[in-house]
Amino acid sequence: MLCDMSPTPRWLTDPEQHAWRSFLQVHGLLAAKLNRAMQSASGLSLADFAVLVVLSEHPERRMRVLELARRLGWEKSRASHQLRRMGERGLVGRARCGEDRRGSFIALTDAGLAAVQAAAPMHVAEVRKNFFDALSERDVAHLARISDAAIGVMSADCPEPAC
Amino acid sequence: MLCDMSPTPRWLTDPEQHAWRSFLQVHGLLAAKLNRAMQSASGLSLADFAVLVVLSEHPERRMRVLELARRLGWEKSRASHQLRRMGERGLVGRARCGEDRRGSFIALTDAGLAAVQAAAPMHVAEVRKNFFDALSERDVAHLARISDAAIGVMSADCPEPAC
DNA sequence: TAAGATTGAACGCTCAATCTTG
DNA sequence: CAAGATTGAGCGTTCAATCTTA
Repeated sequence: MLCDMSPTPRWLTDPEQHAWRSFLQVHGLLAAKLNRAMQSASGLSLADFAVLVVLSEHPERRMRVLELARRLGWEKSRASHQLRRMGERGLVGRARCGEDRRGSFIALTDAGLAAVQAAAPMHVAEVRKNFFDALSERDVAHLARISDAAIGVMSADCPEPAC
Repeated sequence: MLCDMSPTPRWLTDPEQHAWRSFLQVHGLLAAKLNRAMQSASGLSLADFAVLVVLSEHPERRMRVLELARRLGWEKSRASHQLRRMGERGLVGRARCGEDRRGSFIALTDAGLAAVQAAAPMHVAEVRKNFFDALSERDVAHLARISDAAIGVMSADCPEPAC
């Protein structure tokens, strides 16, 4: 069945509504707290931080734009805008790609590495304080299972990465 | 203890990292899917829809700006910008508040009511398809418990609503 | 002065169009 | 034409400043 044509689909049950609204609220509160903390302590946005983390975890500390976008689940234009802004602040640099001249490499600069290293401990502490401190080990396992199940149906729905 | 001054806080364990990254990815994928579906099927953003739902659930279908912002967990300036844009499209209207002339009421228009009623079934169907269809009843209960626990620590941290 | 609300600037994200190379 | 990447317009969000009334 490709498409459910029923005019009035089942509404959410009360437990489902509760779970749904709380899930959205948790993400909203967390994102606001983490963004504020990151911005005021390090002058980085969460998007800046995410890019720096991915680059710093790469063995050569440099990647193609599209690979970076895939890892972050971003659209390529979002990545491009983000990287331009970060380039203007000296957090990343660029290099032509020898093999394929359509693309370019994004490289972590010394300033970018310093920024992510300075920001990481505070970020982890905030994630702990605002999230994991409230959760038991079993909660963490449940959350991972639930999240992976949802990612599973969404990815099955459309086979593109980051669709 | 007001503040942890330890220079190197505990990093996340592997299960915690997994749960954290999956949690962020689920929200990102869901938000992207739901936003696209809402936009293309109804011409509404998720923010438009959220406002319309809250207004349509109110007995008089009108509220003060600040009450609306509190319910959505939004800053008042965000609400103000959002409501101006929605007003320009005829989805909401305004009325002076008799008792307190500093504020104004936001009222759902007939067009706004029609829009939210048209959009709701598709939205619910998308939420089911991309999220609840992957979850068991116990998953839903776990998710609610986990989310509420996190909301609890974040709200305890700062007593303001939508801090 | 404080509370309710609006405004403008600056930044972030999405979409569609574009440019360059394969 | 397809793939890698950039650009510009338009909308969404935040922050700080402002305006009006209590």
